[in-house]
Amino acid sequence: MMAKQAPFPHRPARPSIIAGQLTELLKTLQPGERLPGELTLSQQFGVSRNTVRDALAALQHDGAVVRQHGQGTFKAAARVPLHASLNRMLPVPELIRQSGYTPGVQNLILATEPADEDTALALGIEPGQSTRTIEMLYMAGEQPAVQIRYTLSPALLRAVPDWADFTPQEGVLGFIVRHWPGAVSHSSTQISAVLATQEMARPLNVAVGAPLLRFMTLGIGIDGTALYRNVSYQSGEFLDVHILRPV
Amino acid sequence: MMAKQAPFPHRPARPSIIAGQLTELLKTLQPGERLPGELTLSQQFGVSRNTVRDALAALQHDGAVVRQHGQGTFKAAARVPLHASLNRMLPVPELIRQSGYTPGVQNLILATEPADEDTALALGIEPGQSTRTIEMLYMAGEQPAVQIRYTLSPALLRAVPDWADFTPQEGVLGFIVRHWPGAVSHSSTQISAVLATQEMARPLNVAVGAPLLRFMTLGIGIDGTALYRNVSYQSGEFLDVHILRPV
DNA sequence: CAGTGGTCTAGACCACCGA
DNA sequence: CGGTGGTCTAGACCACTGC
Repeated sequence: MMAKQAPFPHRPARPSIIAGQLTELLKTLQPGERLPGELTLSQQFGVSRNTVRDALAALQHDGAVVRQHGQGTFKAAARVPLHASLNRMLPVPELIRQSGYTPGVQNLILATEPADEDTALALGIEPGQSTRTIEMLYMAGEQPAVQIRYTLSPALLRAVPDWADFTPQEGVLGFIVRHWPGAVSHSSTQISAVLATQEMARPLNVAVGAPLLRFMTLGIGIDGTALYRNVSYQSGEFLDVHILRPV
Repeated sequence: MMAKQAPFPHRPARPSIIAGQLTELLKTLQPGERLPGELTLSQQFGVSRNTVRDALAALQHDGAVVRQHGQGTFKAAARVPLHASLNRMLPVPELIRQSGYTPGVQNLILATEPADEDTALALGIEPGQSTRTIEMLYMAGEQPAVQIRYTLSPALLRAVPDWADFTPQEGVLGFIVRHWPGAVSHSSTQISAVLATQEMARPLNVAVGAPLLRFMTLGIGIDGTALYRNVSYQSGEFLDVHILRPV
């Protein structure tokens, strides 16, 4: 016991600090090499074993280390390259950045429209209720990467009514998080494949009839209600989208 | 202190037991209704607050409850329906079952082939090394759902040499986990959209040129090496694949 | 057997919320 | 202010591994 806290309040959570330091340590190790034991690490960093374990669990989660019961923790043999990961919600520009491209935007369209039946069902509102739509084309460098169309729920518009200073560069998710921190909980994305129609083909610079990835995402608020829906199309050529998942 | 353990060793981890009991409790609540506080729950279940928190975190993770700092834990307003979720690694038949269909198999082909350059690179082996391939067509009820082709690494074949009692019904992942528990750590899946070629179109019962989802998955072992690779094609019509992800 | 990671506990302090 | 969830600690016991 005697749970003395650190002299300063811990803004960046302790485990993530430790994880950072462990990442540095990992750079000095060969793949397959063993790390010090949890007890040793906890003494070295001056934190409890639980905190070290949290840090190691995070590193294990994204494949940086490998842990085996009676043996130890080892630097992973081959780290899976995580280009654009679907494991966490990320604003689209951030996704493009993680893929190694410079994000850009074209054809931004904002409008206020009544919800059609499909959207209303997804958002849990009445058809015809007024919604804000945002449509844009994200670029990866010079190349069009993602065509995306958001529909914002009335609830979201009530909470964040002023979209005057919205910039596509931070993305819709980024904007919401900045104006209403803690509002978004998670998202549910459905994936499908479609053929490019004329109106998608032009902006995305692909042939009509080319195969496109379609993502239909529902943004869920902390109270469990739908905050927004978006439908995006991409050729997949520029965003190499990955999912990393545990057994 | 005084960390008295339960009278019996805890095979199913305590938090998951608690999570199950909490799920029962949730059924008696209305959406939005508050759960008892963590302290109360920990006393009720006779476990520590940390254990209750682990259970609640799990429920929160799949969207069953919503937690707000100074306020409490609430039953989620609308639970996201999780058909076939890509959040964890699952054998394909299990995925089909979760979508509400009865899984079946057709056209099982096993062969031993030298690795082509592409596969060798993915598996981290030399081109031409001998690999086992498994190719099959999974059915969702009467309808063809997923065409999938596995390539097993030599390392996996050394560890699990006997595939005589492999049944497609349990899936390749299921078979590996049964024969070599703890061997698989996670997987990395890359998603793309393609047009059905003649050879895919026939078994999947779609038109040539129809849009198909293509999943390229690399199975990673606990030591970080690649255990298998698979490429699967599906029309997406029968497997409504979802990803749930946190902010 | 000693050392490792895996699990759980009891308790402390913190930050946040509503009355 | 009291109650809530969020964080971290110190320490116990367990299960697994290799010597």
